[in-house]
Amino acid sequence: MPELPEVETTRRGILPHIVEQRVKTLEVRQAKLRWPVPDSIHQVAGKKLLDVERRGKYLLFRFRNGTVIAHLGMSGSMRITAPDEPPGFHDHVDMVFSDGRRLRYCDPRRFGAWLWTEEEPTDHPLIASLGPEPLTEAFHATYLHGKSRGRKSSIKAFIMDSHIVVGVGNIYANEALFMAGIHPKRAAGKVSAARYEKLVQAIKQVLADAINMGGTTLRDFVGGDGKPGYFQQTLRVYGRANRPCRNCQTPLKEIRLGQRSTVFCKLCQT
DNA sequence: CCCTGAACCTGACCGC
DNA sequence: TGCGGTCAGGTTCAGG
Repeated sequence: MPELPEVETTRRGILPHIVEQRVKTLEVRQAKLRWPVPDSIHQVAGKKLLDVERRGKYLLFRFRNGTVIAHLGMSGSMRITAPDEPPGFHDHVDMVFSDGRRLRYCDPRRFGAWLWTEEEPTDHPLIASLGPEPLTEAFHATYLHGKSRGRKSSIKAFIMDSHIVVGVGNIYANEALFMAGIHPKRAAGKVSAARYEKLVQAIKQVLADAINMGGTTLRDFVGGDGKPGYFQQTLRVYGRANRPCRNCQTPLKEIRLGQRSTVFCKLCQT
């Protein structure tokens, strides 16, 4: 259920339980994920987990001589389980630590991934071509405006392209465009520098707020149900088709853009 | 290089 | 109750 805030929430939730712990084994009950889980991944056995990092929506489990690159896809989640808790039908992978605790990966749709690389993850093909992190200073209006020149695709598809900027999924693309007052179908190349300024601020704010909210649901994350945090926050447009715009009361419109549900206010967004 | 649509999968929900 | 269609938080890949 991951947008970037969920992935970051997951990272923060699992990290303190497993960092510095030694991996006993990796149990793969279902290897058919986005890509087949490679046999080489079993090299983690016996290694100490040094850190869990995040790049975009990828989670990077760092070991001395390699990295597990994991992705939650559309429906993936991770939690820490007790040694004796039996896996459910969609619990495809366990990273088992020497103290018996397990990092358990559940992913009904299997769009996620578990990969192993011995190169620096920044050099891995999936990671190397990614755009900047939205919550860093590397992501700013000048950058986005520059990248957009000459682009005819919609602004929504543009900001959801991980090669432009990582971590802006469908929900937050809708939200950020509403906050910035930009019509989702507008050509990316025709958005002014001033509006990119607003858009960048909106993206940063909506993601940062969601991470903070995720943090509140995170408190019982380990033992809890792993319910996504963003349904508990007040979304401005996503999931609110035909309901009144929070600015002007006009019923929000829903269209399909790149096979994705797109909700906006036809008066407030131009 | 840029853009669009298909593909990967399961489960929930809706209307008949 | 069952069946078919639609939709869901992502991302790569093929093809124009």
